Amino acid sequence: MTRPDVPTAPDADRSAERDRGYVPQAIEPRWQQEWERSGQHRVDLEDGSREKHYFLTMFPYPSGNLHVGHWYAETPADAAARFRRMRGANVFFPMGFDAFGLPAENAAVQAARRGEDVHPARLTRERIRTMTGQFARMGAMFDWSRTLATCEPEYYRWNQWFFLKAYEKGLAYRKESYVNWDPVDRTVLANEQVIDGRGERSGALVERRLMPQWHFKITDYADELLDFSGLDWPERVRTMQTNWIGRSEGAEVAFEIDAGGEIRTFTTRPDTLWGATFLVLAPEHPRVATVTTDDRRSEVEAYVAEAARMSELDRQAEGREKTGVFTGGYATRPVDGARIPIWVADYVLVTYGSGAVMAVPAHDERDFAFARRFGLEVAPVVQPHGVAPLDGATMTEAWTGGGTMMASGPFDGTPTGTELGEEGGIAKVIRWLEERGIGERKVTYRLRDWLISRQRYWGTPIPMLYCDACGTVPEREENLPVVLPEDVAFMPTGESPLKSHEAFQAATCPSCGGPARRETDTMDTFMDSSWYWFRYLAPDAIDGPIDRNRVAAWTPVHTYTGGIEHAILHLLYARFFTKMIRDLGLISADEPFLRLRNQGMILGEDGEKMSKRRGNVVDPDDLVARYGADAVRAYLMFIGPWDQGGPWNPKGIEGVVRFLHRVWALIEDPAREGGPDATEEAVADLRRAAHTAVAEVTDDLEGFRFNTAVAELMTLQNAMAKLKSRSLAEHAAWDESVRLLLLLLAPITPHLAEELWHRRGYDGSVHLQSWPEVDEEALRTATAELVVQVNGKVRGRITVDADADDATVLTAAKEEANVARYLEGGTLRREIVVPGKLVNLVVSS
RNA sequence: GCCGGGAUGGCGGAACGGUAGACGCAGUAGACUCAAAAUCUACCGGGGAGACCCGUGCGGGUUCGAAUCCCGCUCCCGGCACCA
Repeated sequence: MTRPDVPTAPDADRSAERDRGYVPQAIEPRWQQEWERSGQHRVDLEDGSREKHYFLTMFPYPSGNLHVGHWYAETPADAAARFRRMRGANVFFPMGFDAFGLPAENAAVQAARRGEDVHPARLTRERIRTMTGQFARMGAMFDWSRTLATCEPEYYRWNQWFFLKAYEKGLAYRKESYVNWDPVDRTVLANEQVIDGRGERSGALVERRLMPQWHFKITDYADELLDFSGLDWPERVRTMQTNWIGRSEGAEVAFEIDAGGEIRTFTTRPDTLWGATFLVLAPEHPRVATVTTDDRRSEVEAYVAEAARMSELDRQAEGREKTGVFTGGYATRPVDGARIPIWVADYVLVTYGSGAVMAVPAHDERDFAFARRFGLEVAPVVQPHGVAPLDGATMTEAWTGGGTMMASGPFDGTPTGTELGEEGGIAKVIRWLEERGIGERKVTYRLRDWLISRQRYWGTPIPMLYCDACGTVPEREENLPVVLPEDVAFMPTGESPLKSHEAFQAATCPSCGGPARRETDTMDTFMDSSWYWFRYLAPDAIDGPIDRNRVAAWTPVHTYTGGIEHAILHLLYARFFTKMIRDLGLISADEPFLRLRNQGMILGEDGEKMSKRRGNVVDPDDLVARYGADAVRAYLMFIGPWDQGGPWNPKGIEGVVRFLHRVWALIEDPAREGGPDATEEAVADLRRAAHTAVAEVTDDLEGFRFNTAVAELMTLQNAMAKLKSRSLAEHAAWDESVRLLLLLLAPITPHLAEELWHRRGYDGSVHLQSWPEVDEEALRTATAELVVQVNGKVRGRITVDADADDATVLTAAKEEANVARYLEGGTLRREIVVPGKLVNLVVSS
């Protein structure tokens, strides 16, 4: 067989290599260079001849090194993308870097403390270079001609542009918001950075601080975000987002206050309104001061101050006993005019609903605990079915279920819930409240507006200015980008260098031309990742953030893969952003990603999360040096279901390495003496093995079941090795099987498949071939072995013609010696034949 | 507490309601070797001499037939958590 030269490998090396068998270290870099040279991964986005498939995998933060988790996320995704391409699609599979973020800035701050000079920009760019080099060794089909890094002004200027458009539409706004403030590092911390109420790095007690902050109005889209129709997303992710949005239906009810005015409360149980025996305000509620009487003032103020000192985390600590103080003020229960006391307690959150609740201790666990603690009245107004009448004085827990309304004026005897379409007490009370102007139907969400301000340096500057004459003014579009200055000195305190950067802050008001100050807050980095997939399609576009034609042709993204840890934040923001820019008229799609698949987490050998501290980190570079990229890829796919992740088993990869060596030997080594002749039966067995593998691997890759795809390839290798013989190796069926094996291996072990493909003398890249079709004829067998059960237990096996009819099968089954024993003396009640599988004879004695 | 997901050999895991344990790891025996490694071959859930019996977290049920479907539990993992 002719063996055309494999590119860039001198013949001498080649023959030496051949003697050594499978040497991935020799073949992998060669093919990586060849693919790069031939431009195999550069996609023609304008190609209209094939089905387009945008296959996206979440871009990484440039942490400095690719770890095995990146390989676990990206190489199976690559296999799925390669599979799509072989199935005929024009696949766009880009990669870039989510390059803004805290770690790089923290490194700069820490360096500043040591008196050293590290700049996040320099550090990040360096890390991107390192990681790009490491990425090349994966053998993935990333189209690097369209990469991007979000920290570059060419990218983030469009963050600013989107921000301005959102601001124009009223979707970006500034309001006072409570944040976690670290007094030592002098910055706001994300919730994840607050551990047990203390700043992660400084160890300082985090304070709740009210600060003016920029927000996006994601809550405007709450209802639309609850709609997942048309999306092929894991149930788990949809549920998590649904819970996060937390839609609650109920009523808003106004309570008049003795001190004047009213306080609005939200409740999901307006049917319990007659049982509201007190009101509770959050400590931050604006009316606290005005309802408090003078004799209670010092106590209330002390309580409010104490609450302000505590972090939200501490306030919500599990099992914490309820605290609160009486304000001295009273409100009027609007349904019957009863006067009820007003309390302040930190179990009421200012950020939810209206920051005030009507407490119904008889029917709400939290209110019940509070009432008992402080000796407040418990008044049952819903009587559950089938139990003794509730008594507020002796109840030991709240009754939160349904029942019959009582002590509720006109509603006595009304059932609370809706039974079989009948309107229940909840709906009836709401209508009654609306008729009287006391309250109204209201939907509340747990979701809060997206706080995008960060008092940090390494992010996108928010393009707003503050002018003494004009107030808050947006930067002009033509002045973008507002460039993040790089001539900055990092403070050991951690304070953003922008706050002391005079040249950055001093600006001209775009409105009046007078002096103005620039906003020094930067944007949350989730902003960067909320639209990056549009930018990949035209990363160099300078007249707008996106290329509308390409976006129309290529989005929504057909397949998106990434870690489950982004189930809420990134994926929810991305959906919101897509809807927002749709409403800005830029795109027409409603959703960013049609099909979503999540991979699990790869753990250390000890089953724990990999960390330097534990010393259980597996370095992919070491593995590649030792076993080759293909072995690492195949093992990561083989380890188990992709969405489950699992512990790294250093012995496990050895099994996959052995498999790859066997594949090499199977195809490259001459057949030994002996082995089966190329009989009709052997040929049929071989073709059946190969085409079964085609069917199974196709199905598995379609369904992201990489583990069973690899197992199926191992099965094929085993079958071929058993059948391999001198006479069969001459047969066309052997060639066919080798060809199929290589095509099926191509997405999983791209280098090995390519090398052997060329060694077998096939033209062109294996990766540009069509995915094989199953020959149904080859799957057929002449005979079938059936299991014969008697009363559901296996008692024998029979071999019959594959197309034998039921009567023939049953006769053969009953004649089987062991089966006959069990039939003796009994009465045959039923005969079940599952074609090609089994026979079950039901006998009673 | 609420919402998801899970529990199968010594281990990772397979299994359209139809032969439980594919594939691999580890292990046992053998071949090759002076020996070892590598490689190859066979075995590899438990009990039993055997026919067989038992076996997919636990208890019920549906079915000719259940790891798979239904009901009720236990435990583990993940997310959310005083959201009125």
